[in-house]
Amino acid sequence: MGPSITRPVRDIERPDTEKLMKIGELAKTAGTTVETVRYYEKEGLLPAPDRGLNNYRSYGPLHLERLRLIRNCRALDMTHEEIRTILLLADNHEAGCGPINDLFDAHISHVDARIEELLQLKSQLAEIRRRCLSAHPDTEECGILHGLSEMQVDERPERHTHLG
Amino acid sequence: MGPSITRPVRDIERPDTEKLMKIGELAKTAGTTVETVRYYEKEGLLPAPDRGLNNYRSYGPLHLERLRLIRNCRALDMTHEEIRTILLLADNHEAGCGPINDLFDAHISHVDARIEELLQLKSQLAEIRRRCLSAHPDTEECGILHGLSEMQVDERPERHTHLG
DNA sequence: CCATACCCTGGAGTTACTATAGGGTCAAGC
DNA sequence: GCTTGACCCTATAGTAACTCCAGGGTATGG
Repeated sequence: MGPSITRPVRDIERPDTEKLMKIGELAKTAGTTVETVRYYEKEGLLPAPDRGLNNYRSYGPLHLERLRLIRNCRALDMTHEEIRTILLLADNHEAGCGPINDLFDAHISHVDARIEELLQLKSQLAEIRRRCLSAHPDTEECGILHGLSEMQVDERPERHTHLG
Repeated sequence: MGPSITRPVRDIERPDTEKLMKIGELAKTAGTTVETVRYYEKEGLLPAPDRGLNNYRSYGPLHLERLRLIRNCRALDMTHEEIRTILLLADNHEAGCGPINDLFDAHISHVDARIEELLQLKSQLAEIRRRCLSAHPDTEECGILHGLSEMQVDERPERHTHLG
């Protein structure tokens, strides 16, 4: 890639008004760390920026915008794979919002499924916990330990979500 | 009166002493896989059993009970670290149920915290999703993309839970 | 000239497994 | 006796999304 000799349709860089920054400032502005930024570059989520003479990365506002988008998607617990898809759809938006909406809906249902799982988990935990309200010194009578050994856990159901 | 005085009781089940099994049967009985069992041994969660002449692992009922306990804790989304603690407290139960109760309560509050996070997440997702109800072809007007870039994410401070 | 605060690359560590590769053992069937 | 298949063994690498070094280079203020 790199700049073309013929004039590009839309300018990517306008040095007069550009605010260029090094990786530390970029990271801080986007509320993340230097390591994470470099990691996103290695992962291909954030395009590799130009380098200065000292080999330092030099970022412009477009990088910042994209990094913010990535971080926000991560804050919404999307995977890198989902984010990659969103970025692709965003760069190539002729398809309209349909695909992005679909991805969003799928992700929302992941979140829903995980909430369901955790609620079920919580009620199991609460039930086992209730068994050990009274003080007693003997292992044999410990309701929690008993519960944990005896509990019939229906086989770990398959994940409907990538959320932990 | 019977055919023999020294009855070979051992042909029938004697749960206290010897129901020995190889790793495959143990894993299947506990509802997990051979690889996972070996992994738990390497992690020190499940004690290394005796080996037969063929170097096969040979498990007894106590191993099964402990493996079930481990799997049940995992089904409750406890970490290996938490499980290690529970096993220690179970083996050394003079301390009574207090510490186990504490661990349980802590874990329940992890689950609670994660549920809270996910509910918040869901409402954020729903709000962004609402921005793209109408069909429009232009990236500039795409509310989702706009939202994802502009959103001020104050979340992502520290984890209150080990749950993903 | 020196301290310090940045920047660089490359690689290892994290969690709880899962999935190979490359071999050994055992019982049944031909 | 030989083969097939189902088991078993070890050891290593891969997963997700970072995080944290080690071991260097560079920029700046006193």
